Amino acid sequence: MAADPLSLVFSALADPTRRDMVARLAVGDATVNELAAPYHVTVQAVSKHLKVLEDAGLVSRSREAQRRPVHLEAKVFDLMTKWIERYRRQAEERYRRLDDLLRTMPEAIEPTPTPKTGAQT
Amino acid sequence: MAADPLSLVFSALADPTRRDMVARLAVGDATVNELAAPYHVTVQAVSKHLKVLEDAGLVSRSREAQRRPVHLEAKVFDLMTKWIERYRRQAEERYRRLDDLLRTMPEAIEPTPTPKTGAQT
DNA sequence: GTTATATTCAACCAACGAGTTGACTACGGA
DNA sequence: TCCGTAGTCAACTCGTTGGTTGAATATAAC
Repeated sequence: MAADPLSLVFSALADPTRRDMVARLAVGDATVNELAAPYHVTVQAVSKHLKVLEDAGLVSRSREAQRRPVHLEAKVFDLMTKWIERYRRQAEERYRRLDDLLRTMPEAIEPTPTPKTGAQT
Repeated sequence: MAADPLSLVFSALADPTRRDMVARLAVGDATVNELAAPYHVTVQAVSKHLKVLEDAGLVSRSREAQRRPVHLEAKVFDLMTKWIERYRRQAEERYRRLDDLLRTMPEAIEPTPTPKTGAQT
C-alpha cells in the first residue's frame, strides 16, 4: 500500500467493476447496498472496491445515519489526463519531427551503421 | 488474461516502472536492453513489462537484426481520455445541476424523507 | 562453424488482489 | 431494550503479477 497517487488511480480504474461503479456514481451518489445491487458479488466485496476507489481519491464517503453515501470526486481525473496528455503530445511531436527529418533527408531511411543508440535523433 | 482493452491499458499504466518506460519511449524508440539499463531489474523482467505494454496496445515492437526496437503507440491513450472525460464531464454537470437546485430551492438541504433512492434527481 | 549479443521462454516463488464467510459495530424504529 | 438494516473488519482461499534463474532462439561477427 501507500503507492504513488498515479499508480493508485490507474490500478483503481483497471478493474471493470470499479469503472462501472464510477460510471454509476457519475449519475449520482449512492449507498454501498445500492452499488452492490447490480452485481453478483457480496456487499463486502463492493465495500472493498470502494475502499480502493477511496484510497485513490476517486470517491469520498460521508455519514448519514447508518448509511455511507458514496460521492464521486472528479478532480483526481485531472492527474491522469495530465500524465496521459503529456506523453501523448510528446510522442506526437516526436513523430512530427521524424516526419520532417525524413522529408528533408530521405536517405535517412537507409540502414544506418549505428543503430545502437536508437532513434533519439 | 484477454481482459477488455480499457482494463489492459489502465492496469498496464498502474505500474510506475511501466509508466516510466512509456515516458522514456515518448522521447524515442529504444531496445529492450536500453530500456532495462536505468533499472535494477533483469532484462527478462523488462521484457515482461514490455509484453504487458504491448498487449495493452501501448507499444509495438519491430525487428531490426537481433534487436527489437520498441515504439510507443500514442493512439491508445485516446481510449482512456475518452472514458475519463466522459465521466468527469458527467460528474461536473451533475454538480452544476445540484448547484442550481440548491439555489432555487434552499430547503432541499433539509433531511429528505426518502434518501433511499440516492441523489439521481 | 563457433562465439558473442539481444531477446524470449519456462519454471519457480513471494506478494498481492478479488472474492468468500463469519463476526462485529452503528443506527433507527418497534 | 431488542430487532432489523447498513456497513466494516478479520481470516481465509485462489488466481494473478512481478520478480528471479537457467535454457533456448535468432542474428551478427569472427
